[in-house]
Amino acid sequence: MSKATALHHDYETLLREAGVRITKQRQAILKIIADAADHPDAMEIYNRASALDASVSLPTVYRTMKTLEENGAIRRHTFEGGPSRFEHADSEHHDHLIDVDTGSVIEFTSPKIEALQREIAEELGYDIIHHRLEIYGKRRR
Amino acid sequence: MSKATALHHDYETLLREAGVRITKQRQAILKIIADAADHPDAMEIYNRASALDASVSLPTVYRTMKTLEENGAIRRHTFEGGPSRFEHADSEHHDHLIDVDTGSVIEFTSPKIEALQREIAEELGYDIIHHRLEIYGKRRR
DNA sequence: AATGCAGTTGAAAATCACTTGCAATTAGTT
DNA sequence: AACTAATTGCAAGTGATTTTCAACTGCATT
Ligand SMILES: [Mn+2]
Ligand SMILES: [Mn+2]
Ligand SMILES: [Zn+2]
Ligand SMILES: [Zn+2]
Repeated sequence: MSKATALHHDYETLLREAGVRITKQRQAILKIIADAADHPDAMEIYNRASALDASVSLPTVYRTMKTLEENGAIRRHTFEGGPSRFEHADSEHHDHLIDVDTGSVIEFTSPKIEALQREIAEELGYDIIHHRLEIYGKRRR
Repeated sequence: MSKATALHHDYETLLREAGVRITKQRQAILKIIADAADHPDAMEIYNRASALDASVSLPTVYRTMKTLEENGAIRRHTFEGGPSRFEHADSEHHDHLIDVDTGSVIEFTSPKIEALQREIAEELGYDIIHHRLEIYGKRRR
């Protein structure tokens, strides 16, 4: 059993049930998103989706990502310096380490850090809505 | 002895020694930065500096912030959704909690979280260049 | 299967936060 | 005071993303 393999990702049904119409452009974009195992940006999604359906436009990619985000299907990340990058929202929460030389993104989780954040927010009198932890590093050699 | 009071902040000397010319526009901007106890963005710095010297322009604010950043005098933060915000670089490292309702920024430090990040990077075979930890929260009521 | 229409589309223009080109100005050395 | 490279404001340019708008199309309803 592969832990990395994400399940169904039936974004089409999810959106349909949210009253969103499934156009052929959206079908192409949704397929790309469902199959993505990385953190592509809008232009990358546009390029991949264009191969499936040449009628997809960049504004529609942005609109679809926003719709998916509003419906909790995907998460948006804005790593330093670059455009927004997207990933499935149904994966377990994790944070990211970005290789500043290659730009590659490595995921990690730390229950301890998560707990410490809750303690800090608690002490300050806050409830955490969400947080962002990004480590920028260079591969050790 | 107030711990919050930051010291000298002689950005003028710092820049002068870096071979940067001190114009009257820069003097105004540097005074604003030196006196700032918050995390103002470029427009806010422009507004404050304009009150001291009406000849300050927004491009010069941006250029000066970039120069200060390149000389390690200030740090730039890009909190979710907003423009870059700046703060002194000579303060001890800390992370931020942003009140999503008011936009106010609260600073905090967690030696434990810092240590855990080093452990994580270590395990992944990376040296940390820098990191970003932002907690977005709502005041508990 | 045809109709109706609100939701959706692509293309072009707009926006936002910066950044840059350039001619005029000026800080700081000589 | 003269010199000259750094700096300035303004206008134009960028890059990512959003919006406008007229044409098109899902899809619920006949
Ligand atoms: Mn991820
Ligand atoms: Mn701070
Ligand atoms: Zn986390
Ligand atoms: Zn930190």
